[in-house]
Amino acid sequence: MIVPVKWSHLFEPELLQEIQTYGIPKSLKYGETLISAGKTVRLIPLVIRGTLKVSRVDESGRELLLYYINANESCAMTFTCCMQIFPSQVTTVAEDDTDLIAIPVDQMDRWMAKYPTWKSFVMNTIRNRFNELLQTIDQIAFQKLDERLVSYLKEKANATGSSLINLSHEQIATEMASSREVISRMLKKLENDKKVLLYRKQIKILNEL
DNA sequence: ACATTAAGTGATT
DNA sequence: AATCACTTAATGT
Repeated sequence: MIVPVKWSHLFEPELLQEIQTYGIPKSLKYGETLISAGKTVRLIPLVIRGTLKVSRVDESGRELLLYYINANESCAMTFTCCMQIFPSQVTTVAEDDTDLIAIPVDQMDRWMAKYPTWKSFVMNTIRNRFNELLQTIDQIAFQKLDERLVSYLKEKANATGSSLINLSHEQIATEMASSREVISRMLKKLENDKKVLLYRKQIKILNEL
């Protein structure tokens, strides 16, 4: 298994060695589920390549996007749940083809005490996620849906590095916990304002957005 | 050509 | 802003 060179700046050599020996390499294809809500988590994902999407899902299957986990990041939710073997409150799905190293809980428990770099890595990812979550709460509480949609589109374009977004109105609606018709209408309005171009399962973002 | 799925629309709450 | 019922348009077989 190959631990990315980048990580040598993050962790000390002995810890890198331990990651090598205890970590379980895993690859997910686009759309595959890593953890679904209600399941107990025993592994911590360290993402090497790709993106994981973390979202809340309620009983009836409605969804709300919480945040993404990118390369060289890990999952804050997992830390908090798995330390005491609590069931996951979120679902995480591969947003791209993704490679990761899964760390067994008992190892990571031990590392917390042994390696300062590990501890601060964990603390940092929790802090970062917490801040991101506050942002999305702000959005939901204080922004109107049309403003949220615009930020959503911008974020998507940013994440993919392309102004062409390959999503159906339906997919957008479920990620934003809204309904397809509402999203369609708002997109239509954006198109009339020359902010986007609409195609089937594709949205082109124009500079004016 | 036909069936299926995505998107558009008006009315109702 | 959500839901329903329906239409229209694009895409797959």
